[in-house]
Amino acid sequence: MDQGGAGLRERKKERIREAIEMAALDLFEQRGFDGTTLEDVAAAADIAPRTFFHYFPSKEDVVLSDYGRRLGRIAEVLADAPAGDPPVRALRAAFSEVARDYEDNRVILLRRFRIMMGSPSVPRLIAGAALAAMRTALRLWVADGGRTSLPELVYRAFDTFESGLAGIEDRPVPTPTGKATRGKPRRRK
Amino acid sequence: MDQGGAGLRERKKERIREAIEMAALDLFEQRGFDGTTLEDVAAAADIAPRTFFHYFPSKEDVVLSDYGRRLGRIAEVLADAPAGDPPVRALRAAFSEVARDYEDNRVILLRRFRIMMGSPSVPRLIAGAALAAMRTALRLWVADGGRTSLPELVYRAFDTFESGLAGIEDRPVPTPTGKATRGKPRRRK
DNA sequence: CTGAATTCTTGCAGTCACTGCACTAGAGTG
DNA sequence: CACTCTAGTGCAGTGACTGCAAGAATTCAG
Repeated sequence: MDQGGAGLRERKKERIREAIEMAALDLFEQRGFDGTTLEDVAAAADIAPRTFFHYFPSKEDVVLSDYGRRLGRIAEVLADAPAGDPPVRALRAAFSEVARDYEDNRVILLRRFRIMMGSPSVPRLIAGAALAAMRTALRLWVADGGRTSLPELVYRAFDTFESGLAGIEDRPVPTPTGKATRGKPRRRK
Repeated sequence: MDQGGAGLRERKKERIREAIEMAALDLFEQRGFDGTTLEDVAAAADIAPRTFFHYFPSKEDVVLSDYGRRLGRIAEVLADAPAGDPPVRALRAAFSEVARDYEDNRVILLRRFRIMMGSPSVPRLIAGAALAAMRTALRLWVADGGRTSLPELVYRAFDTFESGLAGIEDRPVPTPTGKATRGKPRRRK
């Protein structure tokens, strides 16, 4: 009986995973991402703090895991893309594909989206996007040995950016402060 | 005498700041960003660990501070932009402006660039850029109450992205793994 | 059904980024 | 030479995250 979930073990695991996700999302909404500690989440999910890391590699991943999983999906789709296709086109196809799944999970995704927008991480991503254009130009500049005019390259990068996003992105641009997001990022070896 | 640098105090401060920056960049190149602790940097710069945070808000900022400062510059330029200008155009102008300064600091910037490319933070930014397109579409979707087809919106976002970046970005797209960067990010209230 | 192999969960101790607080030494000022 | 202000520092603490090893539950052999 129960051919859907394999063994007791796996079902249990799935249940815990969901418990963590739910607890975390609830708390993040109530107290904010940074105002919630791992201990809070663990307590709410009724697990030991240490156990959390058997399910998610980091606190952030509870919110982003979906993206992670979907990006995994994207990797597959990308693999199927015609070899000649320009990478951005392949990416677009992949994301579009995944987007369909989004519509099936409207509620939880909107929720996640709201958390992301309320978290300082988002400004970070926005800044990241802007810097990406900058870095693209920089990369060209480096590859070029610094011969071509950087301002020219940057101008071109943003030019394309502008023509591209104009129709989609039209709300006021948040003033870049240079602070971006990070509160206390930690990294290791 | 010495009308360039104000008082002894300010000159000292500037010297320390540079010492930190140099020490950090050296160590990051040698041992990698994550393989270098704040203590290492402080020791190399001959300051107390605590003092580091009087100069940079975070470890990351030693590498990114330049962007930070330049973004500050950008804010100014943005303020001067004609009111009617679309935001992206204003941004472009600002970045182009700042880019000129880049060419004057070629060496240190190329160095910084190399560190960034070798650090896991970069994949993160790249992922951020891709997600930015996705989120732009998502925002529209949310604003729209989920009525318009998400795949359609995503498709359009990437379409513009493609047309925009095609001429600039043409190296193979790194396979998204979903892991992105974060080692041990820390945030607080 | 029972004992072994496997897999979790958890606690413990430790690392490291980062913060608030309080103290001290030295620079700027009159 | 006081007097103020501030930057450098030490200390204690928070919180994310890790490796390790013990203990509990699950699956698997026999």
